[in-house]
Amino acid sequence: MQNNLIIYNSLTKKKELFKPLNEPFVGLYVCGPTVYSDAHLGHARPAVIFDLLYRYLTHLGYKVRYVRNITDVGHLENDADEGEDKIEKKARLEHIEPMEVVQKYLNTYYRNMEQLNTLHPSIEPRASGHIIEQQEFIKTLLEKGYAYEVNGSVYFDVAGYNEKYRYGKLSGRVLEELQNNTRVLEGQDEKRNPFDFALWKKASPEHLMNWPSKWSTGYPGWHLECSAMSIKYLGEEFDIHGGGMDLLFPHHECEIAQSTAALGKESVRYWIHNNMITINGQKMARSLGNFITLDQLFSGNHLVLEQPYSPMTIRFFILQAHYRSTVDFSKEALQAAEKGLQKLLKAIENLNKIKPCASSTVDIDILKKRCYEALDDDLNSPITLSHLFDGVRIVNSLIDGTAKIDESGLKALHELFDTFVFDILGLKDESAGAGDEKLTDDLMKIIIDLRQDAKDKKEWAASDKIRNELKNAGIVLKDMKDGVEWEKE
RNA sequence: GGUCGGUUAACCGAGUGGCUAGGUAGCGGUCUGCAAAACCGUUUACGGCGGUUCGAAUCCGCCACCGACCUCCA
Repeated sequence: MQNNLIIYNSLTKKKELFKPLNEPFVGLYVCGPTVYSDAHLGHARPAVIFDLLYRYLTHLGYKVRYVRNITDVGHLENDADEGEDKIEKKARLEHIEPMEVVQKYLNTYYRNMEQLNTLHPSIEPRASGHIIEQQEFIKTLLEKGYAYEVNGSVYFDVAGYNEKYRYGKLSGRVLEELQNNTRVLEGQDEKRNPFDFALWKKASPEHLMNWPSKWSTGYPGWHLECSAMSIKYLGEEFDIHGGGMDLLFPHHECEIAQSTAALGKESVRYWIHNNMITINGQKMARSLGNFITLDQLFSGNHLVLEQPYSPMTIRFFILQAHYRSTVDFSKEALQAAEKGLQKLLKAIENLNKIKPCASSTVDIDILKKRCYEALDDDLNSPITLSHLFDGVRIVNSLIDGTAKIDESGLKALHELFDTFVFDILGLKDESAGAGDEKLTDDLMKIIIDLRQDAKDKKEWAASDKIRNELKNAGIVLKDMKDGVEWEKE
């Protein structure tokens, strides 16, 4: 199998040709959400970007196993001993079981991701279902001397690890500098060094989420689940690990340390990180309180929004920026995305009206080639879209009659949009399947006929009244050369 | 303070040492009974100051501003 896919590897800080370890198989692991509140716009970005990667790799013929974890064991709010588990905190606020919180927000997350037309990963493992694997992992680290136990908690010995391997290779950090810059936090007296991180934490009596272990009744450290689950499902070495850029340090750095210490070798070959969505120039995050949930976007129910934005508008908005750039949220940008998406989908719908000619004045193959080149160049979705908009212009010119296309070209044009817009970029026409379409079509035909009668008699007031009233009802009439079209606003 | 990244036209957002990114909005034209749509054309682009070069928005240096990470985070 051959491909020309080049991806930017955060580990080497270079664009590299993607070569899977065991063709045609590809192992892809992506950090999923901690489910303790509604999914927001920031969660949509990695979901859409890695969905694009999953779809593209699959399109290229690879057999991809896509694993995305769900963090549902809860972790300390801060690194202090008295820090409260964030899932538990929410549970107490809402007077429900911690796992009830998890279930509630997991359901919302899955629903939102389906609305965004992201495909479910092959495996969606939950940290709570892999406590044993995580404990086994800790045992290995203890046996190999990279971890130490204090009062029922187990910590990773970063300094010890750094003697043999290099801690900080992913985030470009140097341990000595880290020593000086790490914040002094409360309750760190158990650790040998402030930069050591927890593998297992002894639970305080009021900490509800806990599991038995040989060290204490407690819960696993945050970084551990990804190491344990990625290795379980994708093997000791696998191809791609993805996630948000904010996870680069410390999360992914710690993961590398754990896995490398346990296995004696590197586990991940390509690290891919998506950049953040910002709002007013600042990162959108739950902890900053400046987030807009996906349900709020889809419903328009938020102070800064003046209208709802459909899931596909959000998807298009995300795809219009390259994944390694920040993308700034604004209602103007979303409105532009909405219009652009409509234009694209409208052109695809209009493909069916085009009649082939004997000759062709347009070249579809070059567009197809450019779309592949764009995706191959570090998944450049905005460039792919720009070429598809060239295709839109071609479609509209064909309908206008200012261009001609032959039968094979028309077939290629259909395939171009089907492949790139629907299969790879994962967009879909949301207007389809609204129900009662037959009835609506029949009614519209009657109304349009009545208006045509008025027009034939040059009763412009009557025909305009029909058009205006329909407009008020949210239906736009367009008098085309070969008849009248209507669509919902 | 340390590490890393960004600054592109009205807005969003790509990109390259010399050749129109694209979307949205605006303006002019074509079409139309009018409108809408579409098509064609169009609007002080590349933070500032130097340098390298035949040529830089693109490479180098300095400065300014913004952001991310250094704590849970997509």
